[in-house]
Amino acid sequence: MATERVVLVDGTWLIFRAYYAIPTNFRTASGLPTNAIYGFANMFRKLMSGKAPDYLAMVFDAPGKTFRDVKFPAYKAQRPGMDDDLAVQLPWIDKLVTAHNVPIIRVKGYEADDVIGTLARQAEEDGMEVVVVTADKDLAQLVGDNVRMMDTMRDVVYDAELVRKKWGVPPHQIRDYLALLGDKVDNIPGVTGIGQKGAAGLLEKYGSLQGIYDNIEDLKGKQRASLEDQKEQAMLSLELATIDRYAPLPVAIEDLRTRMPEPEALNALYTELEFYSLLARDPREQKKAIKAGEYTICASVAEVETEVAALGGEPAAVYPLFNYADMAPPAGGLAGFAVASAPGTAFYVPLMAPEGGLGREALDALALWFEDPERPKIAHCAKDIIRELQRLGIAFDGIVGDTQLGSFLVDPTKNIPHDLGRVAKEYLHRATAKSTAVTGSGQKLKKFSEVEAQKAGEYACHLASAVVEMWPLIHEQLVAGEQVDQLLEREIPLSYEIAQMELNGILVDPVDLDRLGVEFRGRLEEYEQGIHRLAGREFNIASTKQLSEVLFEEMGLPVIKKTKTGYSTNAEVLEKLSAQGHEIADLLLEQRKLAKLINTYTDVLSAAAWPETNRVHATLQQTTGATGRLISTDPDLQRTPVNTPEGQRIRQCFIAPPGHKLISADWSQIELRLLAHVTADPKLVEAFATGIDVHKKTAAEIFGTGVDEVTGDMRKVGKLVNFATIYGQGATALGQTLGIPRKQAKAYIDQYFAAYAHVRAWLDQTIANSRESGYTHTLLGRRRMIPELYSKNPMTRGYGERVAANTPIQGGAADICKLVMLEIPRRFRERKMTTKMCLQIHDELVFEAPEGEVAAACEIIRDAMENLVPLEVPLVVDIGVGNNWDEAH
DNA sequence: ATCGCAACGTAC
DNA sequence: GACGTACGTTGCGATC
Repeated sequence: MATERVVLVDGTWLIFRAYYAIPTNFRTASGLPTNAIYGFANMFRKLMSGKAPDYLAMVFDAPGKTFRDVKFPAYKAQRPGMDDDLAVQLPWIDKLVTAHNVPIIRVKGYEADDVIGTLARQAEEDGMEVVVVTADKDLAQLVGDNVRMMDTMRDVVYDAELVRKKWGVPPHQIRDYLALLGDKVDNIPGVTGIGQKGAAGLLEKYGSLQGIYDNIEDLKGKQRASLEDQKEQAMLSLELATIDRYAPLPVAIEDLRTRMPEPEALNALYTELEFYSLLARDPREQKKAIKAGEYTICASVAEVETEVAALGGEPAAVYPLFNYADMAPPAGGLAGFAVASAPGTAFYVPLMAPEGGLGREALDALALWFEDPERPKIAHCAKDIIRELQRLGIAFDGIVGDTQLGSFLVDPTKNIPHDLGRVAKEYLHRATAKSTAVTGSGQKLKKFSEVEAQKAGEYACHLASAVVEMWPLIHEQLVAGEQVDQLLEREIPLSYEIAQMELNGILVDPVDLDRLGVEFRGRLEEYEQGIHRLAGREFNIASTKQLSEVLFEEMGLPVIKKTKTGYSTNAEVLEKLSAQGHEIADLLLEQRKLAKLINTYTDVLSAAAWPETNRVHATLQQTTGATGRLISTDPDLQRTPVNTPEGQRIRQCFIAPPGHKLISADWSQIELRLLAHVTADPKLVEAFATGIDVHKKTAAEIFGTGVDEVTGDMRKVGKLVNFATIYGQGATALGQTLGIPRKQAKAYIDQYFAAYAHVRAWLDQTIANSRESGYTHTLLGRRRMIPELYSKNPMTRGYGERVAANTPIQGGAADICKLVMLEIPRRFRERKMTTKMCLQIHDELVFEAPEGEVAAACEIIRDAMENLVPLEVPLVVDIGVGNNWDEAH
């Protein structure tokens, strides 16, 4: 039989360690600090993650005097009173330990150390292995062959060797060490004049405190004097530091045998304390959660009609089950809908199910409700529902709430990715069912339409129920932050426009894409052969590991830069190698470029285009960009290349259908104009008001010349310095991008702020305000919380400050663009035009217009973009029209 | 087989 | 180390 294991937890140590190691802003929504409790919960998790201990005890100091206090009244007298934030957590810790079915031991007159020491001795004598959960150096004296010490806060396990490494003396000398050194926290006096090094040195030579005094004649000077003068104190200290391994105990080891925790009590506690990550670990809990509530799985269209008719005037939540892999119209993508009118009350309409769904007829019954603007609805990402219903010719109207948008607006960088699971944990303090519990995963993954209606329906109802339950909670937060009128009431209508853009997609020319792919591939192969030839062997060029072996080990090229794991081979490094005349670097740069274009663009776009229509339908994420920007994924069309000739060739593959044109409209320097607007800097405002080139203007200010004397190179500097301001870039980084010394870059930055004094003032003020309020905000009131501003780490804090300053600018531009995206299609509809909005690339909008509408569309687009949101400086838009995106841009 | 991370590169 | 916001691809080691 394997050796039995005893775990003895120094509860008193853990209380303080957890409390001081985890910040006190670790709290429940209601404000109860839970950092110390969490330390305990986490410790249990760690203890149980491997093989569970055979015996387990939680040991605390007992209240009242101990034998040490009697001997030395000053002992521990210095300890300050316990913080209220900690005291309030103690009863919870007791509850948590009890729920784990772990005995709590307190022995009157003894400290936890003595109890642990005694239990450890007994266990060792019984031939068991002992683990003491602590990192208290007092207890390190217990460590030996069968006793180890475990710091669960730092994941360190101390054996004798590690104790010696950490404190400089082996375990059996710890008490002598403490006697010499003293302990400020416990008010053990020690011997003044003897430090860590001295104590360790003396003990190494003489073995123990007694040994030192036996050989005191050997010692000289101050050290000897201190020791002689304070002998009595040293001996007392030794006594105080010595753990009593024969304390009278009310329990024996056998009483500590581990028992199963109480799952219900534990889950109730985790829920109450909002330790969701711990809660989610229990699969039994998840199963139960799906079943909870009274859910109706409709079996007939008549039943759907009855349920729909019963929906009252209160907002009801819709939760759709999509077959994401199969979204082709007419009804391929929708397995069914759940509708929850109240928490726990929901019905499910199976449109497609293995036993036969209710199909279009049921959908039409639901549509009566979907399309009624007077009957309020809530969803989690209404945009997806709008889009999928729109495919089937059904409107989704009367949306009054969206829990995903709400969560995003409350705090865009919390609960990422704002999926239902995360948001429900935040607001309902519980885990929700995972889709994989219903659909399976991996090879056995089923579509929702392949899952029995009962099972799929319970799952969908469970989630619809969560949505209807948490909307009031989220709404409350939005009201408190004054974000309802300004933001929610714009984001929801925007969901309609985005859904439409996703449906619109953009036409690509697959033949041209393929042609381009073949051309790029041909060139790629040439480069690859050249690279292999110069390397002297074949290898995987795409593997940076293999590549760096070839370049820096086999070929012996100079290492320019290192990465976390090896040698860097990035473009910057290759450029330098190329400048030194290494031909392989040139080939690699070209090879990289072509591989990137093929893998990320030509091939991907070909694959993304729908058959039949040749249109690419990207998703525009509304709750991803922390500043409020929209984000394109699947594919990411916002990163379509533009600068190189190859990039232009790719953009030429985005085309207008016959009889149509693409219109591309982009704002000229919208972020810098916004900077001028918010800072009201006279020079910056004037530059934009008079229409002079702002990069030239900045260059002129930096170099102290007239605007007319600015050369092309100088303008480049001005441009980069302008961007540096927006991003909060420092001198080092600017120097690097400009390829100039740090010092000179710093001079540019100083000169910039000297010229544009209001910009500096605004940055400082914005950061100060954010520190005050905890968040930064844009001109529409979009908020972003910045906890980093309070970090002790200067780097983290610096990041927070840059975020505080950058978000109003980047997010403000996003706000403006969103307003415009609401307005332009509205005007098109007003005039019964059919021009489609297809893409948004942050400061650029791309439209597809019938040739007859191009002039009118351009007029509308320009007017909305330039005039809808008036600023202190004019907004200027460049518009282009063409048969493809490259031509239009 | 699947996941997560590192490195890299692209856009605004 | 020192530049804000992002996504996607490949390779690779860890994990199931």
